Amino acid sequence: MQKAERLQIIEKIIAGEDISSQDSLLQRLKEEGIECTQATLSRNLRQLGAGRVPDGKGGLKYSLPEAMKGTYATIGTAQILPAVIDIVDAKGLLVIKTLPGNAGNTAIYIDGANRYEIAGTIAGDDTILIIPRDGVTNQQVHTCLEIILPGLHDKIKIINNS
Amino acid sequence: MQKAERLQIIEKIIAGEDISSQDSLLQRLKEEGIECTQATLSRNLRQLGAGRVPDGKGGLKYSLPEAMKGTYATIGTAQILPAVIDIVDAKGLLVIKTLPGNAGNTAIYIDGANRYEIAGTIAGDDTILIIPRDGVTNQQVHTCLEIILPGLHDKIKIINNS
DNA sequence: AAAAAATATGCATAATTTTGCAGCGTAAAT
DNA sequence: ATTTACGCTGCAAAATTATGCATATTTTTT
Repeated sequence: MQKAERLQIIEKIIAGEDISSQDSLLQRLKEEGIECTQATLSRNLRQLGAGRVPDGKGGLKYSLPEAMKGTYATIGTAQILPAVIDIVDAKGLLVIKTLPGNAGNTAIYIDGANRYEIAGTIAGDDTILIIPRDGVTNQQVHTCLEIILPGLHDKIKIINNS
Repeated sequence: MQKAERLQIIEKIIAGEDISSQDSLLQRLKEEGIECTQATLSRNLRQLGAGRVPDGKGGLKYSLPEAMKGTYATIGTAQILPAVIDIVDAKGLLVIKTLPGNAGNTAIYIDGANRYEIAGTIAGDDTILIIPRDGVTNQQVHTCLEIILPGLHDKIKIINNS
């Protein structure tokens, strides 16, 4: 199961480069050490919400939905980030501590990102439980959280039990 | 020359409906009285910047770039709209009068829409000259301006020489 | 007004993407 | 331990889109 990793790398590549076809993406992935077929890419790209759009130079390129490109990340981040106190890995799950009363909003925000890596969240008053999808490593969830809330890991101290 | 009209109708259709393929768009255009081939649609869609992206329901649909979808229209409209005083058709061109000092901003805003119908604009202090592309009717430019600045034509009185 | 140039379009075909299906591996249930 | 269920993947075919080329249409030049 390397799907989660593949999705993250695909996301990184098409966010940073102009990829004009699934075949060329296939090539780039090979350079990153990921192998799969073009058919799989077709399915993965749909899952990421990525589409093939004009690149403004007469050609085409793959592009992530606005929601994932930072527009999303910059809208509510300012209110969410300060409420997060710390993140603890526990039993393959992650527990996020927030300021009192902020767990709900923060969880909604995380849910809104619709990340593949996260199976679901449960929020109390100041605590959020993040349940990673099977086969997803904690490291991948951390990467994913950093994507949802840029600056998160720089700002807070991560207590790691593992 | 019905390209300008076709582009506008394509834009209207894919903005309002979920169109999943060029063939079905071809069909819808026929219903609107426009005939062309799939090859032409492929080229026109690229010109509009429209791409085929996941629709969130497991399927695909054509989608306009953010800049054209109203996100754009709603961001700066509030500041631009009030500055427009009137619009006059003259010699196949359009002249927009604004409050003193506002022509520049308004023109930049209009240019930013990158509309096919508009070849270019020239702005003074309180006057903007809009030069329609050849083959585009004044009516089409008005439609286009209404798309860029929703509410424009409701708000101001249009003085029409034609 | 005729010729030349530029733009737009259709046709046929190439290129690319999507999908049905079968096989695999993992996890849950019996 | 065997069976059942479920998600992921590759393969090959089907569907869809992009493009080269020739032609038609419009615009500009002469």
